[in-house]
Amino acid sequence: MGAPKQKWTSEEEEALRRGVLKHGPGKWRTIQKDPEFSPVLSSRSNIDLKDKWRNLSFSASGLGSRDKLKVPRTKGPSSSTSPSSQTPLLLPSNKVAEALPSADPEKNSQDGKIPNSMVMEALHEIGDPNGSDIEAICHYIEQRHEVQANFRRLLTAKLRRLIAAKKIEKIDRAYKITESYGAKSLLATKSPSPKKDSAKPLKASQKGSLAVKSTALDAAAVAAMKVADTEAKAHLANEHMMEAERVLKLAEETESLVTLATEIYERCSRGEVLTIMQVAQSKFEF
Amino acid sequence: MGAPKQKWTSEEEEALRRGVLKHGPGKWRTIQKDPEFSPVLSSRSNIDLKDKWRNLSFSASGLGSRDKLKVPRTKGPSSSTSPSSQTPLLLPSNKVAEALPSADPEKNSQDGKIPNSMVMEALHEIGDPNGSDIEAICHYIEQRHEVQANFRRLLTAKLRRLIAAKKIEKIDRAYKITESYGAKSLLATKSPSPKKDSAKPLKASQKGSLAVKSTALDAAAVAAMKVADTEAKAHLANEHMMEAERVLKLAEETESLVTLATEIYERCSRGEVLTIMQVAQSKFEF
DNA sequence: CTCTAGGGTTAGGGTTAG
DNA sequence: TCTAACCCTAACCCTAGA
Repeated sequence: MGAPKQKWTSEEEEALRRGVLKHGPGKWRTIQKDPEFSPVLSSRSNIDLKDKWRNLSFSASGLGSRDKLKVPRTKGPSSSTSPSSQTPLLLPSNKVAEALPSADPEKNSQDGKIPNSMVMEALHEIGDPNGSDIEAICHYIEQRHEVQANFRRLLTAKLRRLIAAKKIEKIDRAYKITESYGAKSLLATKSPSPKKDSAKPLKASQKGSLAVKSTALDAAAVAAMKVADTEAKAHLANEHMMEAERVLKLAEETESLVTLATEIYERCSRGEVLTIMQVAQSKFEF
Repeated sequence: MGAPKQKWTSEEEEALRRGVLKHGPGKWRTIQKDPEFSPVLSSRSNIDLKDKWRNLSFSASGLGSRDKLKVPRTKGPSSSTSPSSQTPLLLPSNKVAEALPSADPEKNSQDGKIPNSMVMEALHEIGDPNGSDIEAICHYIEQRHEVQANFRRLLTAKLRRLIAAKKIEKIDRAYKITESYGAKSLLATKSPSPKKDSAKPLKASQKGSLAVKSTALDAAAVAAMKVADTEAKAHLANEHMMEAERVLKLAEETESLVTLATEIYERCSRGEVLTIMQVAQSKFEF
């Protein structure tokens, strides 16, 4: 196994997005050879590009990955499952921006942390089908748990992480448990969720240079590109949009690191030999 | 969940072992469909096979179960430290401790530079007509040169640069000197000399090289068995190699983190308002 | 032979039942 | 708490068809 698996860096993703923006989707070899991107994508084959774009598209559009027929556990009497159609919606509209990745897996129960379960329970108990806003969640938890001074901020962070973990989703200002995570008893609800189908406001006034075929899929792709384009421009135009988010995340991470650093410093000053893992383990709970 | 959880029977384990012996590790679907094992493994998916093999080989070699610890993420908003970045892993701390001696900034004086010639020489000397993967290159160079902690990272970068410079090319996972750059092609074109003399077993994971299909002759079967056997044995050894790699990476990341954390601590103690990016940028170069 | 589309498979981290 | 068993999905492979 020479290659442990090359994960895509955000730099490469960015290059790919811009490549698609420039040449259109499906021109993988072209993108890969474009001197504008080749330095970054040199270690990726055209097929890699295609595969990555597929991943991006799916994770960007719906929540789930590209659907896959799941082998039913206990396949004894294997009833002929008909896979049939695979909805090929491709919408790569991903934020070109990408602030901090973070998204700790979970298992945070340190003093300053809010356990996932607390939030999930709150959402579940409030039980609003449209989701609950942060005020409601905050209020609910404060009613039955002791909270600390900066609880609200922590809650914000926690909510963000839960969203990243796909356990909850945010619609407008309302947070709600995702179907996939909340109703895991019934996976019969397998509707492909054709929610975002809006390709209408866009006219075919695309960059004429792109050899756009006239299939619906390509139209969708072009629309997607439009969106991506807009987003890219919006992002480049003013990064202030993301500023608040970023500051919050940075603060959060910095705080953690400072805690860690302080601990390290104190212990080291006592002459202890230690590793970061030791500190981390005692300080947080992984 | 209606799945009670199917524990593996020793019969199934045995079938899995023999399957790996026959087809090699990584051929889960093949093993699962092999009529020799399918009766026993019929209720197991290829993924189950893979997971079980993982459990088996780990509990066999290492002590505990497979790793599960995580290092706190410290990625910045717009760039990651390296392509190989997040490396979740843990390790017996004693190893880490000794691998983490000092963090001497000035020790890195003669860093950063891997001469092209070093890489080209390695590729040439290894002389694999199919190219060499990064592991092989890394190993070759490490054998005869002193390298630094983050050598592997530097090597990756260097390889990319060489690719961009058209001096080498990457095919699959293999790097090779481009023909135009003076590699007398040992191509041999795959023509007249078949794999009869399997002196050096290629990676079974590549290009159906072990294509012992239903037409398998006895000789072929025997040869395949031998190859598979070697591979199965190599598997454990491989685990150890990976282990070593992990230690290196961990040490590398830990070192970075410590540096970063210390820096943050120091600055914060001086009352500076700062973000991770500021520190990181001043400390490393992105 | 080269390239792309798209289904299939694996690797590896995460999660959970017992 | 610990771990075997299970899940999820990015990354990678294979093949048909142009």
